Amino acid sequence: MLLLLTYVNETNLNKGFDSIYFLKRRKMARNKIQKKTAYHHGDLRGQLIKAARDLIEQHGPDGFSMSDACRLAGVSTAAPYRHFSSKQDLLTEVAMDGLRRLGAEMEKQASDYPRGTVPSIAAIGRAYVSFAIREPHTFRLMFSTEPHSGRIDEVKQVGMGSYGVLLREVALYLSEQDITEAVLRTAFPLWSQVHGLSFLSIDGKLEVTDFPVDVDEAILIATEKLLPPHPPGQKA
Amino acid sequence: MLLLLTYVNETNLNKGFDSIYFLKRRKMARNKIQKKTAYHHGDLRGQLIKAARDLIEQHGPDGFSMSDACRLAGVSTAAPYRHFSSKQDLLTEVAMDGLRRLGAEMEKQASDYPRGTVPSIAAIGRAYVSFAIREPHTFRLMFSTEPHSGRIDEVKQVGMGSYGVLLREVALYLSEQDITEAVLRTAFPLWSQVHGLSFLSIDGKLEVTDFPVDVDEAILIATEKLLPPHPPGQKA
DNA sequence: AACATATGTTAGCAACAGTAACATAGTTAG
DNA sequence: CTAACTATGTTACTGTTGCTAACATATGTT
Repeated sequence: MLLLLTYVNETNLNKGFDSIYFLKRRKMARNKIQKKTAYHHGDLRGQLIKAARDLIEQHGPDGFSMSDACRLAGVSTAAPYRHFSSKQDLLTEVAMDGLRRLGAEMEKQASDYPRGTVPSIAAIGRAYVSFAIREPHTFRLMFSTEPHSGRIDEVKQVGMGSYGVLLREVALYLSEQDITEAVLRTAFPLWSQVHGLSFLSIDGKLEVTDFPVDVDEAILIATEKLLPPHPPGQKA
Repeated sequence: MLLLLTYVNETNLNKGFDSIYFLKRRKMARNKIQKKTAYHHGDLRGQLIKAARDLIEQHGPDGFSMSDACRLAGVSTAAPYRHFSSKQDLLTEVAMDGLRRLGAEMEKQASDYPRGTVPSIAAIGRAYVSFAIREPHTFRLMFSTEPHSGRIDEVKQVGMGSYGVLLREVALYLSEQDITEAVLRTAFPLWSQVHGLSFLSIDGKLEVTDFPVDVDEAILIATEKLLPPHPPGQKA
């Protein structure tokens, strides 16, 4: 008890970090009531990822600084390194989180339509591009390789999980039982199309001419053209 | 003359920058012979762009530092700011240079085939993806908006110049005299396709499954599917 | 030769990523 | 209940970076 008081006083004298310490005291009190949800800070790891997500969407991955995230979370600049080995490591976490959310949204949007049809596949495309437009910086981060060096396999696996949503839908369209080569050959151009459309959208290339591109229409038309004509006598 | 010697000596004593000064002396001599191509350094501006290009391709736009470029060019870290208002400004220059080279290559590749045909349009796509694979970091830089804030219009214009290569080719295919709305509606999905393919390529997504994608084949097939069937009785 | 301009230099700033040494809170073993 | 152990914070620091200010030098012009 004596030690605690000494420490706090010393710190308050040294620098003007009172606010942080008051914050901390409040959180500690709350944690006691909430029956210890976490250690000192209360899920600093989670809050840092959240802070990073917010900051990245505001200023881009380049404009994002570890220091800013620390300020937002109310901790010292050294604290994050107990949870993430580096800034890149934190960014990788944000990227994988984004990939999972993207997969979930594609699945959800597809489920509004009869499975394995042009509309359900187009819905996946719209979910994809929507995500990119809603969170352009996170989207860019999700698909760039450089920042995730060392954990590429991990990211790739999460990404494949989301790609699987499209693959399954295409397999249904083709009436294939498995993810066969035919499914892959059909799905990839679709991915490529919406991926390109996403990047062109977030980089402001839809309005380079006098005829701005209607994203949803573009997705639907391209989907119809890129999918093989439906095998006769199958599906509705 | 006395002043020059004094300056050089002083500098050599102060820091170990002898090599730089020898370099400089050599260049000054050469410039004299070449009849003053430039001021002190000899086209520092051009060399910085070149250095930036090299460094960006080696370590990515993020890994690129102004200091590195200075070391490569053999000048102090303050020198670049006589030619570029900021690091971003230099990057913008590299991006526009890349856009121009891309346009030139697309034009060149297309010219190997009968104009306004599937092969010539596919050739443009191959040139596009080839560029991305050859200079992935520059390619990313060319199409990202953030770094070029303040000069977006300039970049957009250069980009449109290159896009025009595709537009003209599609116009020929459609037998349109101008860049009509039909041309734009046909060309955009093609752009989108190769743009997406480019990003997926440089981000290592061609090998996510057991059936790696053949880029050239993918371009050709998608081009055929996305182009409208050729109007009967026209072209060869 | 004198001046103006363009282009370089040194020195220094603030922001940042990351580390080392230390302090404190929670967990577990005795 | 305490002692050790571990997890999670802190301060203080280092080296790098982008950029600026003040100054020096080279070139071109009158």
